[in-house]
Amino acid sequence: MGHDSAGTDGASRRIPEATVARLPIYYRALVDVADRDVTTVSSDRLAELAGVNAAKVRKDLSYLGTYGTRGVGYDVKQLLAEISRDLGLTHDWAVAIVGLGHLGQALADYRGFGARGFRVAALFDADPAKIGRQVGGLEVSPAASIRAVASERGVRIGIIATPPHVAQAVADDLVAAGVSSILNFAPALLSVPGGVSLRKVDLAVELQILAFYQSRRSVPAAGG
Amino acid sequence: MGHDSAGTDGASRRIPEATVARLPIYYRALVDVADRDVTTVSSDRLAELAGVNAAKVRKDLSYLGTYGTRGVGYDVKQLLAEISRDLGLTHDWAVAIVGLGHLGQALADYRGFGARGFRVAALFDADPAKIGRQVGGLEVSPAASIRAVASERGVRIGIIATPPHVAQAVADDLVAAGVSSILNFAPALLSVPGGVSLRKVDLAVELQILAFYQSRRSVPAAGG
DNA sequence: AGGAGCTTGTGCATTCGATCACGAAGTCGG
DNA sequence: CCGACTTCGTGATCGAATGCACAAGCTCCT
Ligand SMILES: NC(=O)c1ccc[n+]([C@@H]2O[C@H](COP(=O)([O-])OP(=O)(O)OC[C@H]3O[C@@H](n4cnc5c(N)ncnc54)[C@H](O)[C@@H]3O)[C@@H](O)[C@H]2O)c1
Ligand SMILES: NC(=O)c1ccc[n+]([C@@H]2O[C@H](COP(=O)([O-])OP(=O)(O)OC[C@H]3O[C@@H](n4cnc5c(N)ncnc54)[C@H](O)[C@@H]3O)[C@@H](O)[C@H]2O)c1
Repeated sequence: MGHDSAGTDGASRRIPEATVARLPIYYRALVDVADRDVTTVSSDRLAELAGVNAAKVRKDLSYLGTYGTRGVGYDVKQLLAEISRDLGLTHDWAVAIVGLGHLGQALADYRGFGARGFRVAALFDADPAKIGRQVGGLEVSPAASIRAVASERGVRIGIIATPPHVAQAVADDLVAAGVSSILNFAPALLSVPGGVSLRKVDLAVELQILAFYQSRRSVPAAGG
Repeated sequence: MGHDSAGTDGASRRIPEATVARLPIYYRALVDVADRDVTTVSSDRLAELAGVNAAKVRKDLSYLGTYGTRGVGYDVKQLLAEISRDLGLTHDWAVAIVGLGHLGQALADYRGFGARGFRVAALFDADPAKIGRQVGGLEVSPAASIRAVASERGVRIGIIATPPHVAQAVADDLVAAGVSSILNFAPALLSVPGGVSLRKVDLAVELQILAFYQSRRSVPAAGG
């Protein structure tokens, strides 16, 4: 869902999309248990921590290659290293944030990304009042310089937090700068060339989904 | 994904979860075309605007009841009304935001919710420095008062934007206040009683998923 | 050494969602 | 009124994902 253009030609093993989406959850759970000096976890325990089924955990991990020991469980450190490697968290990911409004500033100030190898490397805005200001310790560059600055700084992931009507133009600039992964917060449909991954986060949609189910619950059987 | 405890007993027609998740997208697309004084849309056109398959659009809309005219398409106004009704956007949804940090403030300041019937009705934070301050035109109440204030103001949707370690306690308070829909931004696994809908937005997970696919692309076949 | 007790890895059935393909039903021009 | 054309509604098919159930494999105790 939301993601297209996955690894077309199977790199080594093909990992199902649903599994990929759970790897970060396992990763976080493993970091937690590693902090408590636990050396092994069972699929049962990990499933509980991640809020999923134990069989699913085992099947998911089996896609990464086999690292569990029957009768014992998984070695936490080893599994952590394996997931890290597969998620590419051993790399350094330069991230650019475009649109330093309410949301963009919150993202720029967020201190939770660095821990996972993500580093905010560039900030862009079109508003002259914002350009040149410091946000989260980094200077805001003009939106017109996206192509030059983003490619120069080796940005690989772009985050779009602009109003929706300029989102496509921003995406085009990011792609032109060599960015091939985009996370879009603007409620707009973006089209990107093949080979570029695109994911969307839409808060209004989330609320509306909640509203749907709650409506159903409140009015269980109209005219029943 | 992420959603559980849907309408257990089929209210009238059972609408698949995947369809529910697309209704807000159709809704937004329809609002756009309605602005341009277009009176009907075909499933093809709507599919294009929503970025999905045309057959999927038709099947999705068929779950709401039949409102299209063969040979013509769908009446925009009528369809808009129908989706509005199904998503419960005709109601007034009182929303509470808990945790007025970077993210919570961005949400509180956001002017895009009101348009869809969502109204921020209460703000909560545990930090004495924040309590009593105005954010987005509303005063921040103490976190200790969640149960009293949220239920008094008829809050139906709770947004959690606190640090992860207090998220469960906040969720419990919200549920105790009668909130039965929760949107969680904290990277923590929450458990809620049956009958409460829970959705999660996890930005770090989104980035990690992007990183995964990009890693695969950059290193297509190590040792090739 | 041998067996009891766990826990993994995976084949299989089932459920869910996406897409195709086509009959049904409407419009419109003559 | 009729036939060509458009577009909907949906049965059928296909593929992905989930979860069960159990054999295989490891550890540890006796
Ligand atoms: N703030 C929220 O809580 C929230 C919630 C849901 C969705 N969103 C969406 O996220 C996006 C950002 O929201 P926001 O509240 O931060 O909006 P905002 O208006 O506060 O910020 C938008 C920023 O983008 C900048 N900008 C405009 N055009 C630009 C361009 N061409 N290039 C670069 N920057 C440009 C503006 O100068 C501004 O700083 C919007 O699309 C909004 O719909 C926000
Ligand atoms: N800011 C981001 O861009 C971002 C990105 C990804 C995830 N998140 C997650 O969203 C959540 C909020 O992020 P943030 O950057 O706004 O954090 P923040 O630290 O800026 O804000 C957290 C707020 O919660 C308040 N709080 C603490 N305990 C509370 C309690 N018991 N009841 C009510 N309020 C309480 C704090 O006083 C603070 O105001 C965090 O869980 C974070 O991991 C944020």
